[in-house]
Amino acid sequence: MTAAPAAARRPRRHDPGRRDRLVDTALDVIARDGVAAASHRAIARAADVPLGSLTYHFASLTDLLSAAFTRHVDTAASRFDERMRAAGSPAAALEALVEHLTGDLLGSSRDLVLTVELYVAAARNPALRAVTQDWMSRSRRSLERHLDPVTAREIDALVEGLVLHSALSTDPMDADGIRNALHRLAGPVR
Amino acid sequence: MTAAPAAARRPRRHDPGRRDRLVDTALDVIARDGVAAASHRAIARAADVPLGSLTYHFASLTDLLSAAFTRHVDTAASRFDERMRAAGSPAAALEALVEHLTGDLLGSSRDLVLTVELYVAAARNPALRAVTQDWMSRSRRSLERHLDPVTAREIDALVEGLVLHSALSTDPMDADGIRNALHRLAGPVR
DNA sequence: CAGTCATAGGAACGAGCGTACACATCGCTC
DNA sequence: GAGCGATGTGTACGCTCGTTCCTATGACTG
Repeated sequence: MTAAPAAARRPRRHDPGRRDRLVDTALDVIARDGVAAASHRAIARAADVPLGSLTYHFASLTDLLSAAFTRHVDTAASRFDERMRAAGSPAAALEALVEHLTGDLLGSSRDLVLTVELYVAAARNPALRAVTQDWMSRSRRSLERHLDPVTAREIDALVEGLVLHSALSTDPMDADGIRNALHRLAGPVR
Repeated sequence: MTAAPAAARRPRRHDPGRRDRLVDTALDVIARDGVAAASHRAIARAADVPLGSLTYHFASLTDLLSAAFTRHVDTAASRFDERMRAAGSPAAALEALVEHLTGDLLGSSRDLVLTVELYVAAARNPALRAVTQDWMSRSRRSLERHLDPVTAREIDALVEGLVLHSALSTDPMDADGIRNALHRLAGPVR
């Protein structure tokens, strides 16, 4: 009598935590194909859930994207602040920044891509602007653990530019180049 | 006999230079609504031409966007190089950069928006990547008229970050802040 | 164990999309 | 002025999209 109903490829009849999984899957899709390709259907396919499930858990696509980017910013900002908190001096903070830029970002470009996608999406979508500004202010506050506000702001802008160049340029700056630029901008540091 | 045929709202029966006009209109639409909203139909509506005209003049939408961004890069890069060429010293070049960032860009944000849109579109569209790289290399070459290659590269990255912050932040840096950052990064300058 | 309600599932609608194509019209060459 | 090739114009196809809606299911409450 063929015990199992044969087509049990999606055994998710009861699925607590699906909402969470959808947010993560949305980030995967955005990182892989860009925010323009992050449609209800694409995310549903990637998460292996029916289409209707998305509109049940999120009132609109913008809501879903907003939740996804909020999660991305939370993780990235926490990890960044952790790095800055761990540094014992401004010099150590700059070195941590170099590692952050060469390791985390350039190694696995996922975070970098997500951040740039957020920037662009926010430029047109007011609901995402708050998320972007949260990210900018948190990263600046992390830098201010070791740098005066003016320097923190300038370093923040430089880092943003480096990230963008790394994402799009064919020959991104190497670690020495990045270290050199950061130190020149930060000035003498104890 | 109602001399005119009444509905003469689009008297473009013979229209040389329409191709050129379509490229310009495409840039207008991208600047206003973003590259994601730059569809055949949106551009046709903005240019007041029938839909079929677009596929006649451009083999595909990507072709049209590519032509548009190429024109944008050409104009922006020429104007920027003009500014750099006009500067008589590295110090004057930095000051021209401040003006460029506060005047041209922040004043009418059109160029800024177009450039950021290009960055993002290029991240996913290989046909546009060449245009982005052309822009990056030309702006760097303009900077190298007055700065050594290493400094030029760093300044280029900082400017990119400043542009991004200006586009998205609620409180962009003012002229003094920008001038200060540029000089700190460029070091002593004759 | 019956009833209820949050969740799961899938089909459908109307709209916008890129592109293809058939037909109209005009400028130009002989 | 006939013919032809370049250009202009409108319609249609097939697809994907966000969203809506109805039904099915099963965990929990009493």
